Amino acid sequence: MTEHPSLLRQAITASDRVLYEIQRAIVEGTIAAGSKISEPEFARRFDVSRAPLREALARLERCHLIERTPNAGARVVTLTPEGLISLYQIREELEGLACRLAAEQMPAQEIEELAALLDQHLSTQRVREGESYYQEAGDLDFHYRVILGSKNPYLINMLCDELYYLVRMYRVQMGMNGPRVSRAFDEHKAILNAIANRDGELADLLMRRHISASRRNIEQQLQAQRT
Amino acid sequence: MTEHPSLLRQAITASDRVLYEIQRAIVEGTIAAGSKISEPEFARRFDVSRAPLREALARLERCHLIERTPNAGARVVTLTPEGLISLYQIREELEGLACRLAAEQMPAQEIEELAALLDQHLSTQRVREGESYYQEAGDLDFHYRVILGSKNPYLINMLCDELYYLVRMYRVQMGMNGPRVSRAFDEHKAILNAIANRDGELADLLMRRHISASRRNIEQQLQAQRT
DNA sequence: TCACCGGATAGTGTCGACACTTTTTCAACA
DNA sequence: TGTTGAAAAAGTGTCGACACTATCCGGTGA
Repeated sequence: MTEHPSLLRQAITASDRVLYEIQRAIVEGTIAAGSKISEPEFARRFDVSRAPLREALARLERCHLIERTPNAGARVVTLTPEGLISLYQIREELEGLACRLAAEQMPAQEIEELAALLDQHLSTQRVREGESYYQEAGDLDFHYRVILGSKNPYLINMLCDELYYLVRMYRVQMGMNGPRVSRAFDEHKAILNAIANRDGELADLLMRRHISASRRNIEQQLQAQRT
Repeated sequence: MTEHPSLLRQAITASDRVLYEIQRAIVEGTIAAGSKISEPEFARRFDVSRAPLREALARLERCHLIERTPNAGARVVTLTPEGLISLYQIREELEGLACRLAAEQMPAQEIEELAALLDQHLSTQRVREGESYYQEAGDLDFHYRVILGSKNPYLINMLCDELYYLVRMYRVQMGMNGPRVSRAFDEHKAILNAIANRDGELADLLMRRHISASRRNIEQQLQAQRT
C-alpha cells in the first residue's frame, strides 16, 4: 500500500510512538529532570515490550535528553547554567552557519513562505500579547525553516534532531516569558531581510546576535529563579 | 569488583564490541560504502544475536556511517563531494569554536602535553617521510586534544563521537597522501602557539584556515581520482 | 557506632521465536 | 516480449524469558 505521495511519511513503529511520548514528557517536565528511568516500569507504562523502549532510549540519548551508563541504566538530564551556555555556544556557531548557507541556498519560494510566516506571527502576536508559549513555537518554527534552508543535511540533523529538543527543554522548564517577544520578532525580520538580499555575512552576524540575546535572556530568568 | 581507578573504563558489552568492529570495517572500506546491511547476516558474521547488533546499528547511524529506513533496513553511507563539503563546513565552525574555547579553558598541563605531542609528531614524521597513515592518526590526535580542551561536553560529543568517524572514512577511502603533511604540521604548531598565548580569536581563525586547507586538499584528491 | 561483607532484589544485556512488512520471484496475460 | 499480480522468500519490528550485573539491606566483627 502506498502512502499519500505528497507526505511520504515514514512508517510509524511502536518505538517511534514511545519516543515521541517520552520526548514530550521530558521536555515539558512531566518526567522530572534528573530522575531515573527504569526499563521495566516504562515498558509497562507505555504498554510496549522492552525492545522498542530501548530503541527509544537510544534515540533519547542521541538528542541529549537522557544519559545512559552501561549496566546501570538511564537518567533524565539535569539542567544547569553551564549546560545552557555550552548548548548556546554551539547554537551560535551552527545557526550562524545555517543562516549564511540559507542566504546562499534557500529557494526564492521558501523565502516567501518564511516572510508569510513572520507576517502571521506578527498578527497572532498582537492578539496574544504577553502569552509566551505561542511565540516559543513560532520562534522555533522560524529557526527550523532557516536551518532547513541551509540544505546541509548534517547541519539539519544536528540542529533539528539532536539539539532542539534540549533547547526546548531549557526554555519550557525555565518558564520563558518577559518582554523579549517583540524584540525577537524584529530580529527575525532583520534576519529574513538579510537572507532575502542574499547577504550571507550579515545574516550570519544577525543570527549569532539573536541567539546570543536569547541566551542572555534565559540566563537572566535563571538568575531570577535562583533568588 | 572495582576497575583500575585511573582508567574507570566502562563495561564493554557485546554490542560495544560489534560496534567497534563494524565501525572500523566501514571506515576502512572493508564493508563497502553504499552496501546493504542485513541484520541476520551480520548477526551471524559477528556471532551475536540481533539485539546487540541493532543496538550497534543505532549507534552507527548516530555517527552517520549508516542510514536506516523503517522496515527497509540499513545501508552504509555513500561518499560524495557534496557530503564532504557539508561535513567540512560544520567542522570549520565547530572546531573553530573548540579552538577558541581551548585557548580560554585548556589547563596549562594539557597544553604542555599537546606541545610534547607535536614534538613527537615532528620526529616521527621525519622518520616516516611520505607515509601518510601515521600523519593521519597524528592529525586526528591533535584535533582530538584541542576539542577535549574546549571542555564543552556537547561539542566534544558531536565532534569526537558523531562526526570524526565519517571524517576518517572520507580521508581513508580517498587515500590521503601528498605534500600536505609538513604544512599541516606547521599549522598545528601555529594553532598551539595561539592556544598557549590564550589568544582565542587567533586560535579560532587559524583552526578554520587549517580545516579549510584540509578540505581543499581532499577535494583535489577527489578531483584527481575522478579523471 | 561504624565499616565491611554476603545474600536478596531489582535491573540491564542478550537470546530465540513470532508477527508483520518489504522485496523478490515467477507465472499468467496482453 | 514486456507487464501485471500474487505467492514466496527474506528482512525488520516486537515479544517474553533468561543470564549476568549493580544496588540495596541486614548482619557480623572490630
